This record gives sequence, C-alpha cells and structure tokens, in this order.
Amino acid sequence: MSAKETPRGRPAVRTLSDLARIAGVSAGTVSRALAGNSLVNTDTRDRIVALAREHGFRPNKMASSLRRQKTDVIGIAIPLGHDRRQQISDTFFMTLLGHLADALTERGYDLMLRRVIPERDEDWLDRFIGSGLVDGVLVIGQSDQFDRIEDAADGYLPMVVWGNHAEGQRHCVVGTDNRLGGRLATERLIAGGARHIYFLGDTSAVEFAARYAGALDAAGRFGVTVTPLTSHLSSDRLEAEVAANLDRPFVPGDAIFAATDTLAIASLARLKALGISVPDEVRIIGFDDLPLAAQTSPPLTTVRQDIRAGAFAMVDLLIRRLSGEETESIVMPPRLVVRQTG
Amino acid sequence: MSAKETPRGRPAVRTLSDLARIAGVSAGTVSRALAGNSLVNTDTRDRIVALAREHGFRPNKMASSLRRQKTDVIGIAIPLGHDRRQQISDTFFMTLLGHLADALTERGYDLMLRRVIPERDEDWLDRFIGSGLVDGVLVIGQSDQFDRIEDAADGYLPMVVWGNHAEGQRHCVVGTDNRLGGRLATERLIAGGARHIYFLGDTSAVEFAARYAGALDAAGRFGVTVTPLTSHLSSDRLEAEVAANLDRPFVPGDAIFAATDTLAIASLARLKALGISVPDEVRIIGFDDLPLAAQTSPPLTTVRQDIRAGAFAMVDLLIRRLSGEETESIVMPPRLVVRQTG
DNA sequence: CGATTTGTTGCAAACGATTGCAAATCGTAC
DNA sequence: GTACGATTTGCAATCGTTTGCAACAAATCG
Repeated sequence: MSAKETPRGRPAVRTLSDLARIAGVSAGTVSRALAGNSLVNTDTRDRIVALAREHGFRPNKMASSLRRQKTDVIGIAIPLGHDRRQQISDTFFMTLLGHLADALTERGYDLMLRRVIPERDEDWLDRFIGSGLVDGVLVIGQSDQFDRIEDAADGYLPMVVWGNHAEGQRHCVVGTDNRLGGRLATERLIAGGARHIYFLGDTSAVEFAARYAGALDAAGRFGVTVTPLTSHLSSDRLEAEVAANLDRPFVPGDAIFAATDTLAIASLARLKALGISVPDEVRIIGFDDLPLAAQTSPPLTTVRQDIRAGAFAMVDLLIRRLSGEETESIVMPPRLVVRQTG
Repeated sequence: MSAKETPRGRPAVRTLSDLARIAGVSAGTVSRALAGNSLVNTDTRDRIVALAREHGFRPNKMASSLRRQKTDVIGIAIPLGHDRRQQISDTFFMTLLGHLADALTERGYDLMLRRVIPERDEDWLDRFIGSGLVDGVLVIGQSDQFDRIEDAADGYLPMVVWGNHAEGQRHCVVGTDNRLGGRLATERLIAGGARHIYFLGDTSAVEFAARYAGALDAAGRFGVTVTPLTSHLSSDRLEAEVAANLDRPFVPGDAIFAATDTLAIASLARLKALGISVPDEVRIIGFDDLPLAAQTSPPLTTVRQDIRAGAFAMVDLLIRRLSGEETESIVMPPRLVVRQTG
C-alpha cells in the first residue's frame, strides 16, 4: 500500500514512464503514441493506447504546457469597476460569457476565468498575460481601464477586448456602435414626442458614455434636453438607485433612455409601482435586447446588440492574432427593436 | 534584436535565471525572494523585488505548478444534457457561477471553466480531474450524469457538486431540498383553490424530477392531479415549447408550477398574450427566485433558493476537502416567496 | 552480399520554478 | 586566534512531457 492506488487496488499509473515500463517501451514512444499522429508503429500505438485507457492514464497538462510553451487555455478577464461589485452576474456579461465558452470549446480551448478588481490590483492585466497560464486573453468590458488595456496591447498581440471603439485606439476591440445606438434610441423617443430625456446609467463607463454621447447628438439636433441620472448595475444598489432616480414629477414629454435593459426593466417595474403608465405617460427604451426584454409587460423597446455574433467574432479575431495576424477591430451596428414601451 | 524585447527595447527578462544574472545572485535566491517569506536577507529581497518590478518579470505559473504539484486553479464543469445545448446561459447557473467566482477569487483561486457535452465525451469528468490542470473540481448541475459523478467521487476527494441529494449517494453535493420546495409550492397552490396542477419542466433532470416528486407528494394528499408538461430550458426552444404547452383550455382550478423561474416568466408572458389573467384565472408559482422574479407583472410567487449561500458553501466544502476532510453534503431549505401570481 | 533507404525506437536535453542540503559568510565568545 | 552558532546563499535534483538526434533493424537496391 505504499504507492498511490486506484480504487480497484492497482498501483496508479501516473506518468508516461509508468506506462512506458508496463508497455515495455520508452517514455518518448508513449508520448508519441498518445499524441496519435507521430511516427510510431501502428501496433505499438494501439497497444499503448489500450493500456492507457485500461489504467486510466492521462498525461499531465502542466508538464505538457511547460514543455510545449502552450497551454490551450484562453484567459477571460472581467474587470469590475469600483462601483459594480457584483457586475460579474450582470446578465449581459453572463450571456456573452456563455457564447464565448461555446465558441472557445468548439476550437479546443479551455477558459480560465478571472474576476478582477482593478483598484485593488493595478497590475491585473500584465499579471494575467505574463503568468504563462494562458495562450491569449479576452477582456470583457473596458470598465474604466481603457489606458491600462492600451498599454498592455502594445507588447502583447493575442488579446481581444469587448467594448467601445475609440478613434485611433491600439487594442483590438469588438463591440457595438454604442454612439449610434444611443442616437437611434433617442431619435425614436423624439419622434414619439419626447421633449426631455433622462439618461439612466453610469456615464463613467466608456460604453455607457458613448451611448450618452449618442443621445446628446440626437437631442442637440432637435433642441431636446438630456439629463443623466447615475445608476449602477450591481444588484445590491440597482433597485434603490433606480427608485431614487425616478422619484420625481414626470411631465408630458418626459422619456427615459436606459443604458441597459436591466435598468430599463427596473424602471418599468418602478414606474408601474408608482402608478405611472408606460408608454402613455413616460416612454422607455433600453439597450442590449436581453431575452427578457421581449417578456416584460409591456414588452420593452430596446437597442439590440448581437451578443452571439460578438462572441464568435472575438474568438475568431483572437485565433487569428494567436497566429500572428494584426487584426482590426470590429464595430457591429446596433438595431432598434421596437416593441411597446417607446 | 535577436532576443525577445520589451516595448522599451530592453531584452526581456523571462526567467528566474535571467533576473538572477542581473541581480548577481542565483535563481534559487530569486525564487525565495519573490516568494517573500523565506530565508533571504531583507536587503537582497528588496533589491530583487525592485528589479523584478522594473523589468516586469513574473514567474511562470506552469513551471511553478509542475514543481509544486499544485495549480491554485479550481475547475468548474458544466455538463450540458443532450437537450439543453445552450444551458450555460441559463440565468440560474450564471448567477451561481458569478458567486462561485467571487468566493474562489477571495480565496486566491482561479477558475477554469469547462463546458461539457456528456454524450459527445463519455470521459469528461475523469479527463478534467486527471489533467493535472486543477486542484479541485466543482460540478454545476448533475444533468443526467449522476452515475458518472458517483464513480468519479470514489477515487477523488476534492470535488463538490451542485444538485440534488439522493439517499445514500457518495458524492458531496450542495443544493436545495427540491422535493420540499415542490411540496411547498404545490401546497400553496392547493390552498389557493387549485384542483389541477400542470408541472412545467423536464423531469429527466434529477433536480426537476425531485421538484415534480414534491408536487406529487402534496397533490396526493389532497386528491389533486398533476400533469407534467415537458419544457426545456435552452433559449432556442423555450418560448415555442411553453407556447405549445399552454395552448389548451384552462378551467377554474387549474394552476401552473414551473420548474424554474425562467419557465414561469415565459408562461406569464404567454398567458398574458392569450388574454388569460394571472392569478385570477390561472395561478403560477416558479422556482429559484431570480432577481427578475420580483420585477415581472404581476410579481412572481416562487420558491427561493439561496444561490449565494449555496455558492459559498460549495467553495467552503471544497477547501476542506482539499485538505483531506471527508465533508458531508449540505441540503438547504427552500423558502416560499409569496408575491402575486400564486 | 554490401550499401542505402525506410521505418521505429531510445536517449537525453530541454521547459522554468522550487527546495533540501551543503557551503560560505559573518559575528561573537572563549 | 580559534571555534561555534546563526544567517544567507548556491548547487543540483526534481516535477512530467516533448522532441531533435542518433541508433538500430528491416527492407530495398545495385
């Protein structure tokens, strides 16, 4: 009982050498046999593969990674801005993550998830990149870390970021044209008679700032005013902040453009509680088109981001960058989905 | 330009030996210095740490893991049953995942996510465990893989599963008392006058089967009938299946117990579209108490699972198992949250 | 039958960090 | 001035896999 044993009482076969001894060949041969495609006699290979299966042997990935200088793991970093402690559970990011998992799995990569709080750890991105743990990095959301991401991008090719695209930026990004989206939503509200628009969201996040800017673009052209109402997304603050922000007298011509469906849905619920009719008294448009948007009552008018397409685009770009290509960013067009709230 | 260079043009310092040469010490000393707590002269340590920072050096985690036989990574496996292609984006799992990420990060572990399709890969769990990539494994949902999980648990201690607890099972599980939850929901419906209950969900998944069983328990005692209506959770089928299942004449005394809030919310929307009033004509109770449940209209009555507590419990158990303890399973009590639909 | 090719295998050196052990240094006490 | 203990440091083996190179056998050719 000195050596580690399997449940069935056989001494465990843990290394290539163990298996090699049993098979009566060298470790190198076993390695080649299990790798499949190399130059090993077919009979030997089959014999070794059979033995490996029988003993439940699997090669140690750490050793393999070290030797090959390749881990077949893609890192996914989720920077959580100071305010949004719980943002990782934000539906949008989670949906994106799900699709990324699909796309990466399909290509044979594992995902390593890292939740990051930038102000507790200045060095988060370089640490992740330099750890040798991952072959490439996907960053979900720029949060307030735009500059740090730019810095990292200078010395590190295999990185793709979900977020907003700014003129002349150096890191490769996939995202929706947030400014255009903001413009579309606002134009729609104005066409419906809005004279004063409340923008609900945290404009210190780059992507939301762009949506806000789009709203201003449209509003400016029609002489409509836009008032930002700061609301954060963390589930513990969201409801209270929305409630506080909507605790005001609404007058005809008021409308709400929410930076996110999550905020729009919370607003909808809040206004209903206040006895304010949507869309008759106040119109609301959201952003994202989460699956739920279609199921609220009344169904939410919103700006659609194609999350699935975005995820697959990110993975595609990353794979190309892994082989050295300097890919361009992709900005996807948003689409206004008109339902009943605005 | 022969060696790899940093953006600023210095030759890159990639290994302990590189840094050791610069610092004029041996690699071992650098290792100890960076590890912090060892027996190195304070001055030398500070000097080395400063040099490391200056050159942006970080030790290679692969090599470290290999040598220490420890990765500081916890694997999270998400088995996707045959029908639920997209289940990874199911809100419940995503919320759980978010909390797991919180809890693990707090303890200094990284997460390695693996989406798994059991019937395409019989060997998924053993492969994950044996890869040497992870120190321990959390499995999110048993799907239809109960037996395989049992097998793996025999030879592998550091594994904790989210799911249903069955009498005498060997793997350590954290979950809600699904049967009790089903009973609570059903009793409530019956107390409200229900004479016939439709169970909406896929009873081939263990956890849902238990909720169904709980419904039968309660119904049996009161002579009420329960009809299962199979509905899957994958986002591409959900809406259509719910629609099809609810396309029937409802009579007074009919009520719906949905295996999941997601299904309950879809039902709510569907009934509204059909002009059937909830809860006046049909009462609905869901399961999970997702954040959205409070925001539907009318707000959803549901059975609450404490996802956050569950996640932290899983991590806690796993940590204890990592140090050799044979922990017991934890079954958490569900709580009926009465809102307005049932 | 010797020389060359082809096909398989073994050998041993990586990959980069960690760590037990031995060696070196320093200070201090006798 | 030597001896002893306490710190610091260096040396070298190790984790388990991969892979270039050389060795070997079998097969082909002249």
